[in-house]
Amino acid sequence: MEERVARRKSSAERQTEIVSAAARIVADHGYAAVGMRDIADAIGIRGASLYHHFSSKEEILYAICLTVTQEPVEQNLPLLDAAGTPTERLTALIGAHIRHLLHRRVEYLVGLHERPALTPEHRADVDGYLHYYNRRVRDVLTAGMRSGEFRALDPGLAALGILDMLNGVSGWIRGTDDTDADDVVASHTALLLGGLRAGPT
Amino acid sequence: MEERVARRKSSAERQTEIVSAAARIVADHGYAAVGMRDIADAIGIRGASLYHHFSSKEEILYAICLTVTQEPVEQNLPLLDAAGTPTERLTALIGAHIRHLLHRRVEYLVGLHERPALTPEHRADVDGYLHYYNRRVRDVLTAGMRSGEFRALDPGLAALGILDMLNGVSGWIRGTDDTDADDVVASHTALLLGGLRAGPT
DNA sequence: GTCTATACTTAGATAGAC
DNA sequence: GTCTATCTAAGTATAGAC
Repeated sequence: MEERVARRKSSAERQTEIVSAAARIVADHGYAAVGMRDIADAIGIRGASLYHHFSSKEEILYAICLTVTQEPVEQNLPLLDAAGTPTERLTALIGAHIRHLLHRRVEYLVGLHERPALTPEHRADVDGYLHYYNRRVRDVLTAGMRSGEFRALDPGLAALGILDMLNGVSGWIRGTDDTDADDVVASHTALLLGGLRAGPT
Repeated sequence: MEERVARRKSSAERQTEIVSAAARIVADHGYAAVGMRDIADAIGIRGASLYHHFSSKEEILYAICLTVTQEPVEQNLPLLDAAGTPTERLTALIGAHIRHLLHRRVEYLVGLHERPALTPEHRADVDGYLHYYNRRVRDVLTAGMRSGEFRALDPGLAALGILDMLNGVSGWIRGTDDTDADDVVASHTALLLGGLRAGPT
C-alpha cells in the first residue's frame, strides 16, 4: 500500500478533515455565523469544493452531531452491559464518557448546542441517540436503587443531572490525551457516586 | 398613576419586550440564524424600529446575557453570605439558582450558548459575572471541607461540576412557576449534597 | 416611536472548465 | 477533486418622513 508524502487526499479523509475543521470553527463562532468559505479556508480549498464532499452545510453539521451521539452509544454503552454491580458499571461509563468527550471536545460543544439548526429528520435522528443514551443511564440507576446500592431518587431526574454534569465538562476541560482527564474523572466520579450511594440522611 | 389599556409602549417596557422575544426566538434557532426582522415580527413592529431601542443586534444579545449572569450574582449570591452552615447555604443557593433559571429559562439557553457572538468587551463583562459566581460556589465548598461537613475534593472541579448540573436544567425543565421546580430542586439537592457530605469511602 | 425605502455586504449553492 | 465565476436571496444597518 504505497502512499506518497503529498498525494491527493482521498475522499474519505477529506470528509474527516472537513468535519474536524468545521467543528473547531463552529465551536468558536456558532454554526450560523460560520460560512462555507470559512470552513474551506481552514483546510486550504475553495468553498465550492466542499460541495463535492457534502451536499450542504447542514450535512456537515449532521456529521458533527453524529460523532457525539452515535459514537458514545456504540462505544460507551457496552460498558453498562458488562459484568459488575451498578456502581461498577456506572463508574466505568463515567470514565469512558469524559474520555470520549475530551477526545471530541469541540464536536461536543457543537453537537450539544447547535441541534436546532438540523433538519427535522436529522434532528430526530440525533435526538434518538441522545434519548437512548439517557435511558440506559436511567436504567442502571434504577438497577442500583433496586439492589440497595443507590438511594431512592427519581431515576429520570438523576440521569438528566448526571449527564448534564458530564457533558458540561466539554465547556472547560483542556488537554488532548487521556491522562488530562484523570483528575476530572476522579473528582466527578466521587461526587456523583457519593451522591447516589445509599446512606444515612 | 393612570394607565390606559392600549397606550403607547414606553421605551423601558419596549426594551424588556424586545429582549424577552429575542431570547425565545434565539433559543429556538440560534443567534446568527435569527434576523432583526424576526425579532421585530414577534412583537409587531418593523425591523428598523428596533434600532430606536438598541443600537445593534449584539446589544440585544448582551442584554439577554446580563439577565442570566448579573441577575444571579445580585439575587442568588447573598444567600451564601447569610447565617448558616456551608450545607445550609449551598442548599439555599441550589434552590434559588434552579428557580431563577426556571423563571428565565430561554435567557439561560441563549446566555450559556451564544457568548461567542458577543463583542470582546461584552464577552469579558459577562464572563466576569460567571467567574465570580463560580468562585463564590467554590468558596462555600472550601468552607465546608474545612469544617469537615464536606469530603475532600478539588473545590474548583466540584464547583464546575455542580454548576454544570444546575445550568443543564435549562435544557429540559418545563413549567412557569416556582412549584414546577420543586421536584428538580429536591432531587438535585439530594444528589449533590449527598455527594459532598463527608462519610465512609 | 414607528414607518418606508434602500444602501451595502455576505451568505449558500450551482455551472462548467480543467 | 478542485477550480473560477456567478446567481439569487437575505442579512444588518441607515436616512429621513410622519
